Amino acid sequence: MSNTNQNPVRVRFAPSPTGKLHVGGARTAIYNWAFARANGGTFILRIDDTDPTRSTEENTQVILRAMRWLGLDWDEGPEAGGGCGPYFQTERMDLYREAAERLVREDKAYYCFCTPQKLEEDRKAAAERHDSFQGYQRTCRGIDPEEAQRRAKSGEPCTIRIKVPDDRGDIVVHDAVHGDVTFNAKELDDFIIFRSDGTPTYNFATVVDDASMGITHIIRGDDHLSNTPRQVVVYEALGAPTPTFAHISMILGADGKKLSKRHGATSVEEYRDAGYLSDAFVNYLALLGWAPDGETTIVSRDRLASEFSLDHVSKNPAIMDPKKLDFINAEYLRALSDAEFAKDILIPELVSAGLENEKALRHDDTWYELAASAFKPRTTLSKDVVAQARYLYTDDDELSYDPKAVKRWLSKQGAREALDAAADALAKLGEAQWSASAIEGALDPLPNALGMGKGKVFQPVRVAVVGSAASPGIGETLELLGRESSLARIERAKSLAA
RNA sequence: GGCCCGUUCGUCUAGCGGUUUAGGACGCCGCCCUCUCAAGGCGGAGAUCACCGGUUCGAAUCCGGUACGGGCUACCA
Repeated sequence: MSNTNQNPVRVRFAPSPTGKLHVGGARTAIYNWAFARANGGTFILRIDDTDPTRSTEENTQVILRAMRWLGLDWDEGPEAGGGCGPYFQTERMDLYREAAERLVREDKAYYCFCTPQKLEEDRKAAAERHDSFQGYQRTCRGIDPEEAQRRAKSGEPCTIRIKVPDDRGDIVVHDAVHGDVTFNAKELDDFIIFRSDGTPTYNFATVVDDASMGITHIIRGDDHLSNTPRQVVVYEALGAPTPTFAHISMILGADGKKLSKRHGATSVEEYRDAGYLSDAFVNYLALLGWAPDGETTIVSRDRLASEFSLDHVSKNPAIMDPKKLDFINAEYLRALSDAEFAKDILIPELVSAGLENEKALRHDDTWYELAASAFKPRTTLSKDVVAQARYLYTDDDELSYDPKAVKRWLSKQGAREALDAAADALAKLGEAQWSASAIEGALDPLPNALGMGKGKVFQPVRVAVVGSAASPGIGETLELLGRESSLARIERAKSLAA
């Protein structure tokens, strides 16, 4: 759907700091950001912290950190400033109060003195008589404005309710992903816009902010779709133009239920900590509900920022598939050059695993790049390199052997012979000649010479040196380990060989 | 109860009335490569397009209903 607004695009992501940024919110943020970038618009971050009991400063910080990790830079908002601030709802209370009072003055809203008990009774009664309308009965709509004003001033507890115009008829929400969605205004009740404690409700504060910030497109979760006609009523009461909406579906867990802790990681930082790359994570989430075509699996941040559009956003809820996320992450890892992989992935992981000291690395760049090229195609998550590199950081006499590998390769007939021959051949290579290609050159003739299959020769050597039956090519595996350790380990393994 | 939304391979999706024997990706299976494990290459299985009716010469595509799932209906957001 095209932008029906003539104004420059302004979108916002407005999380409530009542918890961490979860994957659904992250995708909403990505879509807002991408839509702004693709349209040369402005991306605003606003913190909707009107619920004082659940909002925390810490959560706000977590959200900002997650946004930065995702690489979603905002043009206006906390720390960025901007002409429509402040960007925390708690700092905009005066605006809401003024707006609400103005609506009361203009007869578009009114004071309601009904107690929660009375409202509850009305609701029950409506349910019992199977009334199709079970909302507010508009009890206080008829109170004389002056009297209401007086009672409110005198301190009588009251809320402020919006007056849904009797003759409003159908409210059509223009939604970029769902098309036009029609609601009948008669089904809306005169909902509360201001609580008795003097704070605004969500449906009011949001609209006041979105209107005053000039938001042109509201991209948010589709749990808000049903609330949208209420918000339209507020826009109209305020005399503000209604923006275009885009309600995006939810992200669900593998069982098709709402994503929760049961499903494993739900917050952005859990994925960050698990070792996912920001680019890969954004790529995966972006394509979970948006498809530029039927083919694309890998989509860069730049492409998102130039091509994203609302008309390829899907309407149905998406189930999070960790396997595909893993695949995409591995793709991004493989796309790194050896030097980048060494510097950004390998070394930091080794450092955080305590195997290397970043101030005093044990090897030179060439070595790390060789390790990078060996491990890269075998790495799904960054931290996978640690397990692969472990044999390189173990003392020769402390290397532990996988019992299965020993049984399969070392205690077999001929293993001892293979180790002897390999040791002899390798010993002939000097320190200076110790390279993957030279090692392979030395080892290659052995199977023929011994009359054994290649596996029978190479696998015992591999197990002797690595401790397990899987590793990169034998040449690289040995080159990385170094001549001295390689020979020592082969020697040591002879005692295990048949 | 009322209102609203959704429903294409296990999963994410392409599809906007004929070019569809419904395409791609992940996952799964097989083969190739190969010293192992990956990566890579090639191939395969996998969807009566939720169901039922209608419109049409022709429907996954348009319309109606049903079922199932979800949301809203709060002095939560």
